Amino acid sequence: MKRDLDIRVAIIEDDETIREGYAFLIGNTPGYKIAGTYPSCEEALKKIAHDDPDVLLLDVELPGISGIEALPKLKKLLPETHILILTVYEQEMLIFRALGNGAAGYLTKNTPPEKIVAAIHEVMDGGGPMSAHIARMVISSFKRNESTPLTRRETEILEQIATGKSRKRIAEELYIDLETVKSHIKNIYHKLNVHSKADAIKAAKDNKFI
Amino acid sequence: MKRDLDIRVAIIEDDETIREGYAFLIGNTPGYKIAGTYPSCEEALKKIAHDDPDVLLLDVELPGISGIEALPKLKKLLPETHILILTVYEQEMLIFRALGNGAAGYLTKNTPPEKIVAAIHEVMDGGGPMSAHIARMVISSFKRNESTPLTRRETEILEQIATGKSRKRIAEELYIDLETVKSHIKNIYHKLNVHSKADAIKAAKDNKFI
DNA sequence: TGTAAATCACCCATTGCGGGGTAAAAGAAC
DNA sequence: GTTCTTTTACCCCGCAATGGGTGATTTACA
Repeated sequence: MKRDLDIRVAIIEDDETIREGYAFLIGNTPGYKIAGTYPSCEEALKKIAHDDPDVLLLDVELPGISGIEALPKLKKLLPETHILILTVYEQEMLIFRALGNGAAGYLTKNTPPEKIVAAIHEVMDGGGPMSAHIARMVISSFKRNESTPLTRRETEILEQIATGKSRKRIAEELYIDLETVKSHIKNIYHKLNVHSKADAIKAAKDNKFI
Repeated sequence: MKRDLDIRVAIIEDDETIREGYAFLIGNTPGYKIAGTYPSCEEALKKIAHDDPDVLLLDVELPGISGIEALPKLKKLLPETHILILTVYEQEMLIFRALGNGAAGYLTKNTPPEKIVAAIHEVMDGGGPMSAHIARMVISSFKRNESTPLTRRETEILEQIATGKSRKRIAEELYIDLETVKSHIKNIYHKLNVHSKADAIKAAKDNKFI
């Protein structure tokens, strides 16, 4: 083994007080060491590949390139590094964009220091640390709407339509007649008050019917 | 206020030792009380509405009706109850089906007792408790594949196709010519080695290109 | 014994889809 | 400053899919 066993942590955060606070906290915790701290993504992109952290704490609201925008570039520079988002923002859009771009966890800034250290350990251990409220939002995004107006079969067919399959193919795969599929689709359109595939899919997704 | 402030917890679990173990643990923790314990979903569906728990610990592998199958019915009986899945299984399919059916959290059975109690508190507090490995899988499900063969525009157009929109409508919304959209689609099909909308969408979703 | 769900039928006109080839213009990278 | 990629646009062709109208039968559940 070429290097010691400490977990190497880097921080990108524009507020110096916060940045140095975290660095002090983590640097003084046994088993952890600071690999680098940067006030901006521009700075980080220049030096971070050399500093080679195991875990990166990333703020999303930064001057210049935002943390979210920099995520793909950082992931490319550091494919093995676990990136933890650390922010005050809890908008769905930001969360899902961050997770879609490779973030391994999402913490809000009111997280107590010991939980941040625990989250770093957790992500190294194959976990996906999230603040409570974030986790709830993530879980909610999976939840279907139980009061759908669509029947079982209608829901099933609309799901198939949403995969891009033609009515003919859907009929074959469900072992029913093409005319039956057409009937179901007409009923779906009436119930959702739409007149096209695209509008039906949108209405159903917006309402979590599919 | 009609009832005391203790958090009312119910448990559905077929193994008596485990069930009584959890009940003992939770019942003896200040602030918590056991509202009911049931060895099967059939039993629970009969009595649980009367017991009216705040949180329900639900096993997925049960004799008779499985926990997952019973989820929609339980949710209907107890719309306000937070349901926590407690299981040894970590298959993606089970996890996403449970969350889609209204589970508010997902714990594995190797979770230490004090963490189970913490999870009950967390879910009452608006959180979404998950075991570390589960959380990682949930987060991974959002992650895009960064090594896509598709260009930015191609990805954008394939996403639009996946919403069910016609080529004409896509062209209008992106302010480009219909012929341009057709060109992009041809390129997408070549790159993904497919010959239809449905196959392109499937290939792209399977590989997390969209 | 009704009511809802799922099934199948035949009508119509319009639009969309997949595949062939070609190529100019704008950006990014070296 | 030239090369490579990306994005844009145009022509051809024929088959398949879509949206909508109306009506009828069977199955299942309460």
